[in-house]
Amino acid sequence: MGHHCCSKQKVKRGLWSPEEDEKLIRHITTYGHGCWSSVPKLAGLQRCGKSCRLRWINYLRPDLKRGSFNEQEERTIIDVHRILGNRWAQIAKHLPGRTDNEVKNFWNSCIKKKLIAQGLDPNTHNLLSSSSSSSSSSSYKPSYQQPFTVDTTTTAVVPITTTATLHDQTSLINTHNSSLPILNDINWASLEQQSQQHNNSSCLYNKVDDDDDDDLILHDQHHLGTTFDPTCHFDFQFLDSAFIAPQSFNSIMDDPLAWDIVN
DNA sequence: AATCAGTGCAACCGCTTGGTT
DNA sequence: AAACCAAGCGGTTGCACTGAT
Repeated sequence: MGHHCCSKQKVKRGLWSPEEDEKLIRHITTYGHGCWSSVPKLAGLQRCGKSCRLRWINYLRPDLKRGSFNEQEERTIIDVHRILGNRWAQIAKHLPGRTDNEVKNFWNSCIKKKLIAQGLDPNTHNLLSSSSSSSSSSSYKPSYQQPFTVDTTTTAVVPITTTATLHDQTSLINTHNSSLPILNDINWASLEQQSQQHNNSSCLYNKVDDDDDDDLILHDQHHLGTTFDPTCHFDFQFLDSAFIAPQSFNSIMDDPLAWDIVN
């Protein structure tokens, strides 16, 4: 059973030979890939277009960073995974030069085991059980101990080294965009209450950090998400598309009734 | 030296999404 | 609105490699 895209012709499968790689590189660097289904024929390869695309994206692209993941990359994967789950392509966007396949393999072969060894559920990132968690020698600390921001417009991951208050953290954000609103007047108790009354949209309500209260994760339908702690202690912020635009933030703040409490 | 089990990674498969006709 | 197609995505598989026996 072959791909629908290549069922008519005989195609080679399995590992790519250096000669095939060479042909694909030469073709794409000269002409670009254009329509992938036409690449094999034009490049003189007996592969299907899908296979060529995968080979180029995951292995031959010149901007790929090869080699093992460093500690910062590992931390980023864990932190973003905690918010997004198994959305490998989205996670990989925060790791320049890494592919979704690479991130997925690294997660399945390495990170998952580390988390389990620490007594953490790799799916939920919560403790597997309160009693059996053995102290681990790993250096990884959950992100609430080292907050960061992710700005996908620059694919930069910006560590925040202080445990600033919401007001302080907002000041930090405002250094990126001076028109952003100051947030220290937010009535978190009121937001929480309103959120709990309306189960019709896309707000997640999760525990994020390790103190006694709960944290609020807000998501709009464009995947813009921010996480706040109701005590106004800012812990984590993740943005899928850009830094918070003032209008986006205001629309969330102005319309908490559109939120949904998932958990 | 041979065999076996475990591991990591490249590649495949099937499904979804988005664009076009 | 429906059909078709290409691209993208995540789960899974297969195989090469390595270390233990």
